[in-house]
Amino acid sequence: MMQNAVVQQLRQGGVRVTPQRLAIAEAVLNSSDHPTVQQIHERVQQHFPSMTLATVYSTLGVLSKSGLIQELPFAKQSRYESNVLPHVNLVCVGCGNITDADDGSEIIVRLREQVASETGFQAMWQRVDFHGWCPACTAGQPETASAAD
Amino acid sequence: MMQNAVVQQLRQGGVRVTPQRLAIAEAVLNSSDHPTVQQIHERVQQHFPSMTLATVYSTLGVLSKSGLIQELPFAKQSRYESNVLPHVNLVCVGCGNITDADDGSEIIVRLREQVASETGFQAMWQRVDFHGWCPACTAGQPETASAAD
DNA sequence: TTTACTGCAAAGGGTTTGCATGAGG
DNA sequence: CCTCATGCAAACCCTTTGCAGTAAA
Repeated sequence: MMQNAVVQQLRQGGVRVTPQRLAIAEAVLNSSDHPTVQQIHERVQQHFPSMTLATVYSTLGVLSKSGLIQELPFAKQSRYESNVLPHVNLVCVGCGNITDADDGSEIIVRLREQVASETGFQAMWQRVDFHGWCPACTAGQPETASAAD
Repeated sequence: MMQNAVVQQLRQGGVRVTPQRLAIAEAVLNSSDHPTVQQIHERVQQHFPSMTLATVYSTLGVLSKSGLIQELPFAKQSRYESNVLPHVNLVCVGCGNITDADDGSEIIVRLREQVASETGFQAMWQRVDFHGWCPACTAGQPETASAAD
Protein backbone atom coordinates (compact mmCIF):
# COMPACT_ATOMS: atom_id res chain seq x y z
CA MET A 1 0.00 0.00 0.00
CA MET A 2 1.34 3.40 -0.94
CA GLN A 3 0.48 4.96 2.40
CA ASN A 4 3.07 2.75 4.02
CA ALA A 5 5.79 4.14 1.80
CA VAL A 6 4.80 7.65 2.84
CA VAL A 7 4.74 6.67 6.50
CA GLN A 8 8.15 5.08 6.25
CA GLN A 9 9.71 8.02 4.49
CA LEU A 10 8.28 10.42 7.07
CA ARG A 11 9.43 8.32 10.06
CA GLN A 12 12.84 8.05 8.45
CA GLY A 13 13.06 11.83 8.60
CA GLY A 14 12.24 11.76 12.29
CA VAL A 15 8.93 13.55 11.94
CA ARG A 16 5.61 12.49 13.36
CA VAL A 17 2.98 10.87 11.19
CA THR A 18 -0.39 12.51 11.71
CA PRO A 19 -3.68 12.04 9.87
CA GLN A 20 -3.41 15.59 8.61
CA ARG A 21 0.02 15.01 7.14
CA LEU A 22 -1.09 11.83 5.45
CA ALA A 23 -4.10 13.59 3.97
CA ILE A 24 -1.97 16.42 2.60
CA ALA A 25 0.60 14.01 1.24
CA GLU A 26 -2.12 11.99 -0.43
CA ALA A 27 -3.75 15.11 -1.88
CA VAL A 28 -0.51 16.11 -3.60
CA LEU A 29 0.69 12.64 -4.56
CA ASN A 30 -2.64 11.74 -6.12
CA SER A 31 -2.68 14.94 -8.15
CA SER A 32 -1.17 15.67 -11.51
CA ASP A 33 -2.26 19.30 -11.89
CA HIS A 34 0.48 20.81 -9.72
CA PRO A 35 -1.94 22.31 -7.21
CA THR A 36 -1.44 25.54 -5.30
CA VAL A 37 -1.44 25.74 -1.51
CA GLN A 38 -4.99 27.06 -1.62
CA GLN A 39 -6.15 24.17 -3.77
CA ILE A 40 -4.49 21.61 -1.51
CA HIS A 41 -6.10 23.28 1.47
CA GLU A 42 -9.55 23.16 -0.10
CA ARG A 43 -9.20 19.51 -1.04
CA VAL A 44 -7.95 18.41 2.37
CA GLN A 45 -10.54 20.49 4.19
CA GLN A 46 -13.21 18.16 2.85
CA HIS A 47 -11.80 15.58 5.27
CA PHE A 48 -10.44 17.97 7.93
CA PRO A 49 -12.74 20.99 8.06
CA SER A 50 -10.78 22.69 10.82
CA MET A 51 -7.44 22.52 9.09
CA THR A 52 -5.83 25.91 8.50
CA LEU A 53 -3.46 27.16 5.86
CA ALA A 54 -0.66 27.31 8.43
CA THR A 55 -0.78 23.56 8.83
CA VAL A 56 -0.78 23.07 5.07
CA TYR A 57 2.25 25.30 4.66
CA SER A 58 4.06 23.58 7.51
CA THR A 59 3.29 20.11 6.21
CA LEU A 60 4.26 20.93 2.62
CA GLY A 61 7.62 22.05 3.98
CA VAL A 62 8.02 18.77 5.83
CA LEU A 63 7.04 16.73 2.79
CA SER A 64 9.46 18.66 0.59
CA LYS A 65 12.35 18.16 2.99
CA SER A 66 11.46 14.46 3.17
CA GLY A 67 11.79 14.29 -0.60
CA LEU A 68 8.20 13.18 -1.17
CA ILE A 69 7.14 16.20 -3.14
CA GLN A 70 8.73 19.23 -4.77
CA GLU A 71 7.89 22.90 -4.47
CA LEU A 72 7.67 24.84 -7.73
CA PRO A 73 7.92 28.57 -7.00
CA PHE A 74 6.18 30.80 -9.54
CA ALA A 75 5.86 34.54 -9.61
CA LYS A 76 2.45 34.69 -7.98
CA GLN A 77 2.58 31.61 -5.74
CA SER A 78 4.12 28.20 -5.42
CA ARG A 79 2.69 25.03 -6.84
CA TYR A 80 3.44 21.50 -5.76
CA GLU A 81 4.72 18.58 -7.73
CA SER A 82 4.31 14.89 -6.98
CA ASN A 83 6.75 13.73 -9.63
CA VAL A 84 10.22 13.98 -8.14
CA LEU A 85 11.84 12.11 -11.02
CA PRO A 86 13.58 14.08 -13.79
CA HIS A 87 10.96 15.36 -16.21
CA VAL A 88 9.79 18.43 -18.11
CA ASN A 89 6.94 20.65 -16.85
CA LEU A 90 4.78 22.09 -19.62
CA VAL A 91 3.45 25.45 -18.45
CA CYS A 92 0.76 26.81 -20.76
CA VAL A 93 0.73 30.59 -20.98
CA GLY A 94 -2.83 30.41 -22.30
CA CYS A 95 -4.83 28.38 -19.82
CA GLY A 96 -2.28 28.25 -17.00
CA ASN A 97 -2.34 24.48 -16.79
CA ILE A 98 0.85 22.67 -15.90
CA THR A 99 1.40 19.11 -17.07
CA ASP A 100 4.32 16.73 -17.05
CA ALA A 101 5.82 15.77 -20.39
CA ASP A 102 5.78 12.03 -20.86
CA ASP A 103 9.39 11.83 -21.88
CA GLY A 104 12.61 13.77 -21.74
CA SER A 105 13.82 12.22 -18.49
CA GLU A 106 16.73 10.41 -20.14
CA ILE A 107 17.87 13.60 -21.82
CA ILE A 108 17.74 15.47 -18.53
CA VAL A 109 19.76 12.79 -16.81
CA ARG A 110 22.34 12.95 -19.57
CA LEU A 111 22.42 16.74 -19.35
CA ARG A 112 23.10 16.46 -15.63
CA GLU A 113 26.00 14.14 -16.26
CA GLN A 114 27.42 16.38 -18.95
CA VAL A 115 27.23 19.47 -16.74
CA ALA A 116 28.73 17.54 -13.82
CA SER A 117 31.71 16.35 -15.84
CA GLU A 118 32.38 19.71 -17.47
CA THR A 119 31.72 22.11 -14.60
CA GLY A 120 32.05 19.98 -11.48
CA PHE A 121 28.59 21.01 -10.34
CA GLN A 122 26.91 18.18 -8.44
CA ALA A 123 23.18 18.47 -9.09
CA MET A 124 20.88 16.96 -6.47
CA TRP A 125 17.64 17.80 -8.18
CA GLN A 126 16.44 19.94 -11.05
CA ARG A 127 13.54 21.87 -12.41
CA VAL A 128 12.80 22.01 -16.12
CA ASP A 129 9.90 24.21 -17.20
CA PHE A 130 8.82 24.84 -20.77
CA HIS A 131 6.58 27.87 -21.14
CA GLY A 132 4.39 28.06 -24.20
CA TRP A 133 1.10 27.00 -25.73
CA CYS A 134 -0.51 23.68 -25.07
CA PRO A 135 -2.19 21.92 -28.03
CA ALA A 136 -5.68 23.00 -26.95
CA CYS A 137 -4.73 26.67 -26.65
CA THR A 138 -2.78 26.52 -29.91
CA ALA A 139 -5.82 25.24 -31.82
CA GLY A 140 -8.38 27.89 -31.02
CA GLN A 141 -7.77 30.32 -28.22
CA PRO A 142 -10.14 28.61 -25.78
CA GLU A 143 -11.69 29.82 -22.57
CA THR A 144 -8.59 31.37 -21.06
CA ALA A 145 -8.93 30.10 -17.53
CA SER A 146 -6.13 32.13 -15.99
CA ALA A 147 -2.89 33.31 -17.48
CA ALA A 148 0.08 31.31 -16.29
CA ASP A 149 2.98 32.64 -14.31
CA MET B 1 26.51 50.07 -29.42
CA MET B 2 24.52 47.78 -27.18
CA GLN B 3 22.36 50.57 -25.80
CA ASN B 4 20.91 51.08 -29.25
CA ALA B 5 19.71 47.50 -29.36
CA VAL B 6 17.99 48.02 -26.03
CA VAL B 7 16.44 51.27 -27.20
CA GLN B 8 15.17 49.67 -30.39
CA GLN B 9 13.68 46.69 -28.63
CA LEU B 10 11.92 48.96 -26.14
CA ARG B 11 10.53 51.29 -28.82
CA GLN B 12 9.40 48.26 -30.78
CA GLY B 13 7.28 47.32 -27.78
CA GLY B 14 5.72 50.75 -27.78
CA VAL B 15 7.17 51.77 -24.44
CA ARG B 16 9.01 54.95 -23.62
CA VAL B 17 12.75 54.98 -23.28
CA THR B 18 13.81 56.77 -20.13
CA PRO B 19 17.22 57.11 -18.49
CA GLN B 20 15.94 55.07 -15.54
CA ARG B 21 14.86 52.22 -17.78
CA LEU B 22 18.16 52.20 -19.60
CA ALA B 23 20.04 52.15 -16.32
CA ILE B 24 18.00 49.23 -14.99
CA ALA B 25 18.36 47.35 -18.28
CA GLU B 26 22.09 47.91 -18.23
CA ALA B 27 22.36 46.83 -14.61
CA VAL B 28 20.75 43.48 -15.38
CA LEU B 29 22.30 42.93 -18.81
CA ASN B 30 25.80 43.63 -17.51
CA SER B 31 25.33 41.21 -14.62
CA SER B 32 25.90 37.49 -14.49
CA ASP B 33 24.96 36.87 -10.85
CA HIS B 34 21.19 36.83 -11.38
CA PRO B 35 20.54 39.78 -9.07
CA THR B 36 17.49 40.29 -6.89
CA VAL B 37 15.25 43.31 -7.17
CA GLN B 38 16.90 44.78 -4.07
CA GLN B 39 20.36 44.36 -5.57
CA ILE B 40 19.30 45.93 -8.85
CA HIS B 41 17.78 48.80 -6.92
CA GLU B 42 20.98 49.36 -4.93
CA ARG B 43 23.14 49.32 -8.03
CA VAL B 44 20.96 51.71 -10.00
CA GLN B 45 20.52 54.03 -7.06
CA GLN B 46 24.18 54.92 -7.35
CA HIS B 47 23.22 56.78 -10.53
CA PHE B 48 19.62 57.63 -9.62
CA PRO B 49 19.48 58.21 -5.86
CA SER B 50 15.78 59.00 -5.86
CA MET B 51 14.68 55.88 -7.66
CA THR B 52 12.27 53.74 -5.69
CA LEU B 53 11.60 50.02 -5.69
CA ALA B 54 8.25 50.60 -7.41
CA THR B 55 10.03 51.92 -10.48
CA VAL B 56 12.43 49.00 -10.46
CA TYR B 57 9.56 46.50 -10.26
CA SER B 58 7.66 48.30 -13.00
CA THR B 59 10.66 48.49 -15.28
CA LEU B 60 11.67 44.88 -14.76
CA GLY B 61 8.18 43.93 -15.86
CA VAL B 62 8.54 46.02 -18.99
CA LEU B 63 11.95 44.57 -19.78
CA SER B 64 10.66 41.03 -19.29
CA LYS B 65 7.70 41.59 -21.59
CA SER B 66 10.05 43.11 -24.14
CA GLY B 67 12.10 39.93 -24.07
CA LEU B 68 15.29 41.61 -22.93
CA ILE B 69 15.53 39.83 -19.61
CA GLN B 70 13.88 36.92 -17.83
CA GLU B 71 12.37 36.71 -14.37
CA LEU B 72 13.35 33.70 -12.30
CA PRO B 73 10.86 33.26 -9.45
CA PHE B 74 12.25 31.56 -6.36
CA ALA B 75 10.56 30.73 -3.09
CA LYS B 76 11.72 33.84 -1.26
CA GLN B 77 11.99 36.34 -4.10
CA SER B 78 12.61 36.62 -7.80
CA ARG B 79 15.97 36.98 -9.44
CA TYR B 80 16.67 38.34 -12.89
CA GLU B 81 18.47 36.78 -15.78
CA SER B 82 20.20 38.52 -18.66
CA ASN B 83 20.75 35.37 -20.69
CA VAL B 84 17.55 34.70 -22.60
CA LEU B 85 19.11 31.97 -24.71
CA PRO B 86 18.56 28.32 -23.77
CA HIS B 87 20.94 27.39 -20.98
CA VAL B 88 21.18 25.69 -17.59
CA ASN B 89 21.16 27.66 -14.32
CA LEU B 90 23.35 26.19 -11.63
CA VAL B 91 21.83 27.01 -8.24
CA CYS B 92 24.16 26.18 -5.37
CA VAL B 93 22.34 25.09 -2.23
CA GLY B 94 25.48 25.89 -0.23
CA CYS B 95 26.44 29.47 -1.06
CA GLY B 96 23.26 30.48 -2.90
CA ASN B 97 25.12 31.62 -5.98
CA ILE B 98 23.49 31.13 -9.36
CA THR B 99 25.64 30.75 -12.46
CA ASP B 100 24.99 29.84 -16.06
CA ALA B 101 26.40 26.55 -17.30
CA ASP B 102 28.63 27.12 -20.30
CA ASP B 103 26.99 24.46 -22.38
CA GLY B 104 23.83 22.41 -22.62
CA SER B 105 22.03 24.82 -24.92
CA GLU B 106 22.02 22.40 -27.86
CA ILE B 107 20.58 19.65 -25.70
CA ILE B 108 17.84 21.96 -24.44
CA VAL B 109 16.96 22.98 -27.98
CA ARG B 110 16.77 19.35 -29.00
CA LEU B 111 14.63 18.57 -25.95
CA ARG B 112 12.25 21.32 -26.99
CA GLU B 113 11.94 19.88 -30.45
CA GLN B 114 11.37 16.40 -29.11
CA VAL B 115 8.65 17.54 -26.72
CA ALA B 116 7.05 19.64 -29.46
CA SER B 117 6.87 16.74 -31.90
CA GLU B 118 5.61 14.24 -29.35
CA THR B 119 3.18 16.34 -27.32
CA GLY B 120 2.32 19.25 -29.59
CA PHE B 121 3.38 21.72 -26.94
CA GLN B 122 4.86 24.84 -28.51
CA ALA B 123 7.49 26.15 -26.10
CA MET B 124 8.28 29.86 -26.33
CA TRP B 125 10.90 29.92 -23.62
CA GLN B 126 12.16 27.66 -20.87
CA ARG B 127 13.76 27.59 -17.50
CA VAL B 128 16.27 24.90 -16.58
CA ASP B 129 17.60 24.98 -13.01
CA PHE B 130 19.99 22.46 -11.52
CA HIS B 131 20.07 22.58 -7.72
CA GLY B 132 23.13 21.16 -6.01
CA TRP B 133 26.65 21.88 -4.86
CA CYS B 134 29.05 24.08 -6.76
CA PRO B 135 32.70 22.97 -6.94
CA ALA B 136 33.78 25.39 -4.22
CA CYS B 137 31.11 24.24 -1.77
CA THR B 138 31.77 20.60 -2.63
CA ALA B 139 35.47 20.93 -1.78
CA GLY B 140 35.33 22.24 1.76
CA GLN B 141 32.09 23.62 3.11
CA PRO B 142 33.14 27.25 2.79
CA GLU B 143 31.68 30.39 4.27
CA THR B 144 28.04 29.62 3.62
CA ALA B 145 26.93 33.02 2.41
CA SER B 146 23.21 32.35 2.35
CA ALA B 147 21.32 29.17 1.68
CA ALA B 148 19.76 29.09 -1.76
CA ASP B 149 16.07 28.94 -2.50
C1' DT C 1 4.94 11.35 29.88
C1' DT C 2 7.43 13.92 26.69
C1' DT C 3 7.91 16.12 22.60
C1' DA C 4 6.18 17.76 18.59
C1' DC C 5 2.06 19.01 15.83
C1' DT C 6 -2.39 21.48 15.15
C1' DG C 7 -5.22 25.44 14.98
C1' DC C 8 -5.78 30.27 15.58
C1' DA C 9 -4.34 34.93 15.16
C1' DA C 10 -1.17 38.24 14.23
C1' DA C 11 2.99 39.71 12.03
C1' DG C 12 6.28 39.73 8.14
C1' DG C 13 7.90 41.07 3.73
C1' DG C 14 8.10 40.90 -1.29
C1' DT C 15 5.22 42.93 -4.76
C1' DT C 16 1.46 45.79 -6.52
C1' DT C 17 -1.47 49.79 -6.86
C1' DG C 18 -3.28 54.80 -6.83
C1' DC C 19 -2.32 59.25 -7.43
C1' DA C 20 0.04 63.71 -8.29
C1' DT C 21 4.04 65.46 -10.56
C1' DG C 22 7.19 65.42 -14.32
C1' DA C 23 9.27 63.95 -18.64
C1' DG C 24 9.20 61.50 -23.43
C1' DG C 25 7.74 61.62 -28.26
C1' DC D 1 0.54 68.98 -26.01
C1' DC D 2 -0.85 64.50 -24.71
C1' DT D 3 0.26 60.41 -22.99
C1' DC D 4 2.85 57.68 -20.16
C1' DA D 5 6.64 57.06 -16.53
C1' DT D 6 8.41 58.30 -11.98
C1' DG D 7 8.26 58.72 -7.08
C1' DC D 8 5.90 58.32 -2.84
C1' DA D 9 2.79 56.00 0.22
C1' DA D 10 -0.40 52.78 1.26
C1' DA D 11 -2.51 48.50 0.27
C1' DC D 12 -2.21 43.47 -1.01
C1' DC D 13 -1.57 38.84 -0.32
C1' DC D 14 1.27 34.91 0.17
C1' DT D 15 3.82 33.02 3.71
C1' DT D 16 5.80 32.74 8.37
C1' DT D 17 5.74 32.98 13.33
C1' DG D 18 4.14 32.66 18.40
C1' DC D 19 1.45 30.50 21.47
C1' DA D 20 -1.89 27.48 23.95
C1' DG D 21 -4.04 23.18 23.65
C1' DT D 22 -3.65 18.38 21.93
C1' DA D 23 -2.14 14.17 19.97
C1' DA D 24 1.81 10.95 18.53
C1' DA D 25 5.21 7.60 20.26
